[in-house]
Amino acid sequence: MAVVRLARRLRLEDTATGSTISQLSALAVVHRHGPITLRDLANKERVQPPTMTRLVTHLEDDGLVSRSGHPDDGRVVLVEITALGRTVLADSRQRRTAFLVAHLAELSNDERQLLQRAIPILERLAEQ
Amino acid sequence: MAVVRLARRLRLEDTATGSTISQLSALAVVHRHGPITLRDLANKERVQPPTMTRLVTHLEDDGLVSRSGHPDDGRVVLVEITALGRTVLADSRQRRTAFLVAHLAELSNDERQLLQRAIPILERLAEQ
DNA sequence: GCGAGTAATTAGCTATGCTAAGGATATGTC
DNA sequence: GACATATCCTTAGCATAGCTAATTACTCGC
Repeated sequence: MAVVRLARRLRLEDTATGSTISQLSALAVVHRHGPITLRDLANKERVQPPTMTRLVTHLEDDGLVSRSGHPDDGRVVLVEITALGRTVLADSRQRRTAFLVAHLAELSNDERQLLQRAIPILERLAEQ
Repeated sequence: MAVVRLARRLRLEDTATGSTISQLSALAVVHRHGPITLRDLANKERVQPPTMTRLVTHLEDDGLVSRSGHPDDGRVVLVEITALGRTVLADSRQRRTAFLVAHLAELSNDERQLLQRAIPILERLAEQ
């Protein structure tokens, strides 16, 4: 089951940033979405709220996001990316891109084009 | 990062078999390869030997594989799939196929063909 | 027979996922 | 206005999966 091995490889690939792949994935959502409640973040990441609480705690400890209260609703926590968070995310993206470039070089042009068209389809399958 | 969410979904998808996705992935290698040493299995799964020791222990506890000594080398452990292991693996494969079929139905013919050609390329990228 | 090397295991750590339960705040009904 | 209900987040506790370091058992070469 190639997906399992791919996930393992990605996990390793990101130790350089000091954050885990789960944390970076959540961070990427916060970045793309802007300030977001913990629950919405958990839903987008397909994870239960307690899991997201802990991920966000780690990210906050590392200074990559900040928590703030919702102005109108005292129950809600809003998660926001920090400047450092943006830097780390860009770093990690660069590292992953480098990894991909190195391995994509071994493919033919046709194969690369085929992959490029396949990726959005795979994403649709994975997300819904 | 869609891969992370896909991995999470797969993890859940297999609770029905009673084994985890890591265990099933190892089981699939044992099935395909035949009797295999623990070290070779760890290498194929891109995991350190202690991790594989534990995975195999779980599989053995569940009766899906058996451990036996190597005839010529007393240090080596050979892992072999059992009849029950074969059944469980087939079950899990069927379940995953059903999941894919359900979701692939939402794609067009062109998209499905494209995916079919992309998958071996992705596997090459993931494995080496 | 002894030292070096190799295979597997054990021990101990961190992280991720889950469910169950609790505290704080909102909301709705009387 | 007060109380029941619902919602959001967190805490607590559990299992699994990764890792490294250290241990045990065996093989091989000299």
